Amino acid sequence: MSKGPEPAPSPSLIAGARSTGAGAPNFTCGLDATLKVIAGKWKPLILYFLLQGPNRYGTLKRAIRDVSDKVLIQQLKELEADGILLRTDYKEVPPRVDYMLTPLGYSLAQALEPLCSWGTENIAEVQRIFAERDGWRRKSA
Amino acid sequence: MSKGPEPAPSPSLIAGARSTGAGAPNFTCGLDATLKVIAGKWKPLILYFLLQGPNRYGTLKRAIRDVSDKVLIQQLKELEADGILLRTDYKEVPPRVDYMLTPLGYSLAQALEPLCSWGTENIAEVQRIFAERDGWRRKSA
DNA sequence: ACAAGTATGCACCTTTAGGTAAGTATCAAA
DNA sequence: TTTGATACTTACCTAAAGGTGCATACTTGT
Repeated sequence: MSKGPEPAPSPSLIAGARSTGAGAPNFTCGLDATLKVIAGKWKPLILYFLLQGPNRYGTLKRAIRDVSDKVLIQQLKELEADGILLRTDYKEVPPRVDYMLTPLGYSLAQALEPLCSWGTENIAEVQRIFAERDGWRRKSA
Repeated sequence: MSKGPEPAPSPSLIAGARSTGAGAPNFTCGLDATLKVIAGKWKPLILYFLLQGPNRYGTLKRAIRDVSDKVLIQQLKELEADGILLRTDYKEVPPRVDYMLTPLGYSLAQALEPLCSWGTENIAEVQRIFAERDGWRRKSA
């Protein structure tokens, strides 16, 4: 059995395997690495949306519906710190800031396209999947 | 700011990962849909690993290191229920079961390849990212 | 004067995905 | 007969991701 005394740090949307706990992250494969970078409920959506070009905070907020300010800001900051996107503060009077992909971020966002296509092409199946999930996977009131 | 109880049927480009709460999940973007299917700490890894062909439970368990039995089984079951993979129980004496991708699952797994490549190609950056994260983004003991 | 929009910060709280450590049934090898 | 491997199951618990709501500093519209 797995006995790892690990803290277990990611009850998130997506996450990859963990490294031994410290030191050099040893990824099993590239996927593992990528997953950790885009781990966060809205990150993939943010990246994909930014493929359209730079966007102001407010625009993102409205585009990525249901996201809270706290989390959106938080994930944007992480992506920025990770070199995935660039924040530009125009130092203007009513705050004006925008976010755009860095080259690294751009390539990452592009790598998401197949997932997007898959979802689009199989939208029917996916709808079915969630119809069922909401159907019989419901017990707690 | 986000108000909450509002169904808000507005025409945004990207939908939030959460449907309005009930009824047909209305995805605007395929990515949104796909993300929900592969949401789970080990699902992408499972899918990607199964691209190699059918595998027994034990093999997966050993391959996807650090995953616990509970979660591995759980995610396998979900993927199976979602029509992403197929479970075969050989009804043998010492249990023997294996999992393989369905055509749907196969296409999904393939859509993960770019992410895998991205991770591999940018492994250096990613290592740096996590080195930094573990560096100064650490405070709790 | 006052509400509203702008991009955030922060304290507090809930939710839940995921981890741990048990146990099950059966057979083979030591 | 005790151990180990197989593929799970279940009860219980934790950590942290994400949500809520309030606050800020400044300006424009009414």
